[in-house]
Formats: sequence, C-alpha cells, structure tokens
Amino acid sequence: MHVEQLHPWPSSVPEAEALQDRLRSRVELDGPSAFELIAGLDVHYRGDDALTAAVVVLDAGTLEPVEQVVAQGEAAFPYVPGLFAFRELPALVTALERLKTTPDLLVCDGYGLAHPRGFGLACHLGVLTGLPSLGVGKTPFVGTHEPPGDERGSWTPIVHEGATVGRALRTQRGVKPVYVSQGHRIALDVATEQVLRLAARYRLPEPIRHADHLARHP
DNA sequence: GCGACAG
DNA sequence: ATCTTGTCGC
Repeated sequence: MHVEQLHPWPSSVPEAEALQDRLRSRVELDGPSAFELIAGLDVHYRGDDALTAAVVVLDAGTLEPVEQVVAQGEAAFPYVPGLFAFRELPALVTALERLKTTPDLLVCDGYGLAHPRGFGLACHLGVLTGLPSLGVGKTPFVGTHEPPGDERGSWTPIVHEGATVGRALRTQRGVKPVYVSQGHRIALDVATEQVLRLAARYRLPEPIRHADHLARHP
C-alpha cells in the first residue's frame, strides 16, 4: 500500500514536537464504523538500535491472518516520552509499504489522541496512510481515570486538560485494563467497540498479538 | 521547582 | 523495549 513520505525527518526534540503540532491539524475524529481488513502493528527491539517491525492483516470476520510482513530497521530517534513514534515510524512505514493488501483499520501499539500534544503514534500512522487508526496502550500515560469495573467491557474515560482523550477498557475479567484512544478517522465509541471485539480471549487485541509474535519470531 | 513519563 | 525464576491458576 501507499504511505505518505516521512521527510523532513526531525533532528531535535523541538523539531519533532513542531512536526507533531503541524500534523495534528489533519487528524479526523470520526469515520467508518465497520471494517473488513484489520492490521495489527508492533515493533521488537534487538539491542540498542536494531529493531523489527511487523504488520499482520486479519480478516475482520474470522480473525484469520490474510497477510503478514516484516521490515528490519533502526531506532530513528532517541526515546523521549511523547516522541516515541519517531523511533519506530520508519520501520513501520517500510513494513506497511510492503503490504499487497490495504487494510481499513490500523491497530497500533501505543497511544493516539491521549498524548501530551494530542498526536501519538496511532495518529501519526493514520495521517500518513490516510487510514482509520486507533491506539492501544498497556500502561497509563497522560490524563487521569478511575479504575473501570471488573466486568469485561467496562470502561472509564481518560480525561486530560478537561477533555476526554481515551478510555481505560477492561477487556477481560481479572486483568489490567488497556488504554484505548483514537488515532485517525475513527470515533471513540467505534475504537472501543473494535478493541473489545478483537480482544475476545486475551487482554490485548488479536491483531497486536499476531504482530508481536511475528516481530519476535520473523 | 521536582518527579514522572507510550515502547 | 529489555535484563530474568518461580509460581499461581485455568
């Protein structure tokens, strides 16, 4: 599939923040509510710089994989909370470009709107591809929230600077919640519904589990 | 001002 | 993210 060019690549923290501020204006917080092909994305680190990016496309109905690609790369930026996306974007974009199929939803490992400048990895990937995207975080980042109830499917809003930026969602009874936020071209209700449906058996949604496995065992 | 901070 | 054993539970 086609992905928009990354350049110019930021060479400093202020440049990276400015790029996020600029691209943020392109995020759309509403879009389709049904999807045929759903991609999971993840990266596995192998040392200081080396990393493997993996993308697995699943049939939304059967949850069977229909295509999977990997790309070897290097961390393209130092790890700075809030600028995490710049580490993994080049390798993830390379992997996406190797896809023969075009998914209609990207399920990203990390945050989208629930980010210090409202532009996490999921937003960035959504804007570059033009595809609906959402982020699934495994630990809290920005904002505050109450613990969701124990039942699968219960959730509480994540509030940051007075606005709802995501949801803490219990995908399974007896496990820690995951943190869902919008990336691009998707409503929060739809993102929540998709994550819950994709996490029918485990804490994390199936597309991310597949991508994580592939990145670790290419 | 200080600490905490997605992966 | 990654370095790492045993242990509890289905």
